[in-house]
Formats: sequence, structure tokens, C-alpha cells
Amino acid sequence: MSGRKGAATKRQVATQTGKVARAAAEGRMPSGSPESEQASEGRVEAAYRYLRNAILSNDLPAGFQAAENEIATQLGMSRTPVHEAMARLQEEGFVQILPRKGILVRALTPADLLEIYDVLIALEGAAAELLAAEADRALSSTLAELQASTDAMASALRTDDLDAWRVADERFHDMLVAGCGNSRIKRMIATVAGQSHRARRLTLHLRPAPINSATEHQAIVDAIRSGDVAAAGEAARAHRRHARSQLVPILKRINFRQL
Amino acid sequence: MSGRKGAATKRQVATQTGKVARAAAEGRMPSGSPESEQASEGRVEAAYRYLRNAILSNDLPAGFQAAENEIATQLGMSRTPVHEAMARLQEEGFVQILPRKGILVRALTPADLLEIYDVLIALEGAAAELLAAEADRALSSTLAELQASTDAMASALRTDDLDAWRVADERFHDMLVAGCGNSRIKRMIATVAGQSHRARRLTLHLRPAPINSATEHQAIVDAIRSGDVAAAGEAARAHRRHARSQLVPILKRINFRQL
DNA sequence: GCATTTCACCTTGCATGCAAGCTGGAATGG
DNA sequence: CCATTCCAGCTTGCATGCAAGGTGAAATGC
Repeated sequence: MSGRKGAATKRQVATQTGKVARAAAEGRMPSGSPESEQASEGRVEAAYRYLRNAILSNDLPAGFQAAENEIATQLGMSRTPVHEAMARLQEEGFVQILPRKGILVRALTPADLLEIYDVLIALEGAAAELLAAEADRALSSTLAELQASTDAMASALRTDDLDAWRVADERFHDMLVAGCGNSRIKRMIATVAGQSHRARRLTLHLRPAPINSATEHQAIVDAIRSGDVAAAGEAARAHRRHARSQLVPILKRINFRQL
Repeated sequence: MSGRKGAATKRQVATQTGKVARAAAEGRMPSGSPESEQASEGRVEAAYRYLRNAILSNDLPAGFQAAENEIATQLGMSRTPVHEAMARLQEEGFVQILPRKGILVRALTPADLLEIYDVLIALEGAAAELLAAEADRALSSTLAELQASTDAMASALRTDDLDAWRVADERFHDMLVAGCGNSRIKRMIATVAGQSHRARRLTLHLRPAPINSATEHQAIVDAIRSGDVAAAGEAARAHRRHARSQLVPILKRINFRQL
């Protein structure tokens, strides 16, 4: 199980030469995270965002293997920034650096997903508690956003628009952590949430319609609005537990072939 | 607040030349983390551990400022591994890289500690829940360790041995996360726990005797042993909340002068 | 004496160069 | 035909070289 290469062997990276470097020079990213933190923070950041995005969007599927050299050439930079970006990606579990063999895009096993969901349950629960604890602060805008997302989800459910549902769902969870005010929770969730996104997007059309999701979100919003800390945390945790209980069996069934 | 240098200006790093490099070559670390993960994983890992330890033990106090060059020389390596180690330390909040000024060891403000404790509350609660959920697995050794630590704490409290209490307390919390089986929770807690250790050690003799700690730990152990998931999680969270409520006022009083 | 300008130095960021080591396959012996 | 040995090449890890860009202080003008 150690020396075996994944199903997907070496393959060309699907970009033109210097794609990221040129985009970064003009101040825009291919499709960075929703909140653009800073304009251009250097090539290592560019490489990191590009690679992370490529993995999450499955342009670099699990089992993909390449050398720093190739990636650096494709990105129009030297090996150094790619090397540092890879170190970050390895710490976050996206890739594995095989000592003298190259870089391997890791698969997401059901066990990984269970771990990720445990973290999400705990951290989003904490975020909900924090929001509820300061229900009187200037978070009315956050609360309005949460309510709007919940309404959008309910609406999308009525029209069976799963993609719209997914967008609204992601917006809800983004707002939940964005508004909680704890930057560490924010960053930690951002680290693990990407991986769950990948799995959720792939299984979106495989699982039963998330008919309870809007109700559960509404319960979270109500608890936050009323300032009930314990209820908010428990509602958020229950919501993620529920989602996990639906997702994991499906992943086991498709046997993580192309995660 | 931006251009001001901290109270501590540039100072020599208190080591001999090549300290870490030579130690790493022989396969031992100055004082790495309790669980030695791998033998020698390269200079960047050596630099990371050394610097992290130096910051946590206050050899590099907050406000300390230096260039990669100096540190690299002191550690007997080139700038490259130091640079990568610094990137990691910055992501974890230990230092701040001032674009063209040098590396600044960050202070730990009360706000930071609040954030850290929120994370600890959430993640250790999850760990306790996980342990309780598989109360019948082969975790009897973990449970025994937890019970032993709790007993040691009670004993240390009776003899007013605060240092022994701290050791037992840290062992308890280490076991709690080590036994939970979720590697991501483990790593995330390890990341933030170091910072809380720094604060707790500094305030150890300033806060009221932790007379309730043994009782609270016992409640966690009992809930895990009986497999009561919700009770275990809530007990762990309550314990950390309690600790936080004692710690934060003290930090505000001493006004984070030398954190 | 104070504000302003300038300039040399120091710092990081990245490219490139170099070495060690493992891999995989080819060549060889049985 | 199979096992064994050896070797060449490719890989990462780290050192060093180079350039862009601020910083801070000294020098200068008012």
C-alpha cells in the first residue's frame, strides 16, 4: 500500500505558462477566497491559492503526482515559492510530500471526513454560541444575512434548485463564522471547510434532498436572535451532526474513488 | 501604534553558534514536543521547534525583533529554513513578519487569550465527546491515565504543590486530546494550547488556588466512563470556561506587560 | 532650532546552484 | 525465465546570489 501509485498517474497541469504570475501582477487572483484579504501578497501566496483552488475544484484530482519543478514552470515562477506553498498545503492535509518522489494530491477518505466534521461541529457550535452571546451587538447585519440565507434555502428547496440551495447554504455557514468575531475560529474553519466543500459538492446530487436544512438553520437563527447561548450552540452542532450522518454513508458507498 | 517598537529592542539570541544544527544532526532536539514524532525531519523543522520553544519559554520575549540572518547564523543554518519556519510561526500567531523590517515576537493580548480559550472550549469538548462515544473501545488505558492525573491533581492540591498540580493538569489535558483519535483536533489543539500554556504558567501563582479543578476533572472522567456523550462534552466545556473566567481578569490586571 | 529632503544601508522575497539520496529500470548472472 | 546487482537520473532540501524596496538617520535648508 506504500509504493503503489494512485489510479491517476502523472498528467500535465491544465494551464498555460505563467498563468498565475501574470494574474497576480495585475492584482487579481484566478478565483481566490471570497474575502480578498490583501491585494498581492507575493508569489507564495499566489501559488498557494492557485493550487488550493485547483485541488478543490478537482483540476488536480487525488492521486495526481508532480514535481515542484513542473508546477513552478507552469506557474511561471521558481521552485522556491512552490515549495513553501506545498509545505502549507501539506500541513492542511491537501497534499503529501513524498521525500524524493514528488508531490501527491491526497484523497479524502471517509475517515478524514469524519474528522473534519467533528471539527466543524465543535467550531461552528462555538461560533453560534459567540454570536448568541453578543446578540445585542452590532450584529444585526449578520443576523439579517443569516435570515436571508435561510429564506433563500427554503425558497430553493421549493423549486428543487439544488445549486441555489448549495450557494445559500454556504453563505449561511460563511456568515456564521465571519460574524462570530473570533479570528482563530474563522481561520481554522476555513482550513477544514474547503475539504468538506469538495466532498459535499461531489455528493450534492447523490444524497436525499436536504428538506430539514432550512428548518435547522432557522432554529440556529432563532436561538442566536434570542440570545440563548446554549441553544444556539446545540442547534449548530445538531445541524452539522445531521449533515454528517447523511454524507458519510454515501461516501462509503462510492468508496472514495475520485475524491 | 504601528511604528513603535516594543519595550524590548534588539537583543542577542541566547545560544551558541550552531546549537540546533548540531543537536539535530545527532538525532535529538533541545526540548521538542513531548511526543517525538519523527527523528530528524530537516532543518526547517529544527528551526521551527527551537523558535517555538524559545518563544514559549520566554527566551524570546514579546517585542523581540531580529532579522532572519541573525537567527540563521545563531542556529548554524542558512536563511531558507528559518524563513519557512517563520512563515509557519506567523500563521500560528507567534510572530509577525514585518515586510522589510524583521521578525517581531508577538505579545499575547487578553483578546488573544479569549479567542484561544473559545477554541479550547470547543475542541476539548469535542474530544471528550469522542472519548465518551467509544467508551468501550480499547481506551481503558486512556481512562486510567485520566483518572491517575485527576488523583495526582487532588493530591497536589492537598499539599499546596502548585507545580505538581500544573504538571498533572497538563497531563490530563494532553491525554484527553491524545486519546480522542481525531488527528485534526489533536493538531489544532496543539497549535493553540502552547500559547495558553505560556499565559497559564506566568499566572500560575497569581490566581486563586484551583480547588475545583480536581472535581471538574473527575466529572469529565465519570461522564466518559459512563459513555454519556453530552455530559462529557458539557463537563469539558464547563471546565475550560471556568478556567478562562479565572484567567482573563488577572491578565487584564497585569496588563500583558511581558506576555 | 526645526522641518524637510536625501541617501546609504539593511531587510525580505525570490531565483538559482549544488549536493545527497532514493527509485526504477536495465543489465547481468544463475 | 527469474532473481540480483548496479547505475543513471530525477527528486527534494538547503545554501547562496541578486534585486527591489523601505527605514532611519544624517545632512541640509529655512
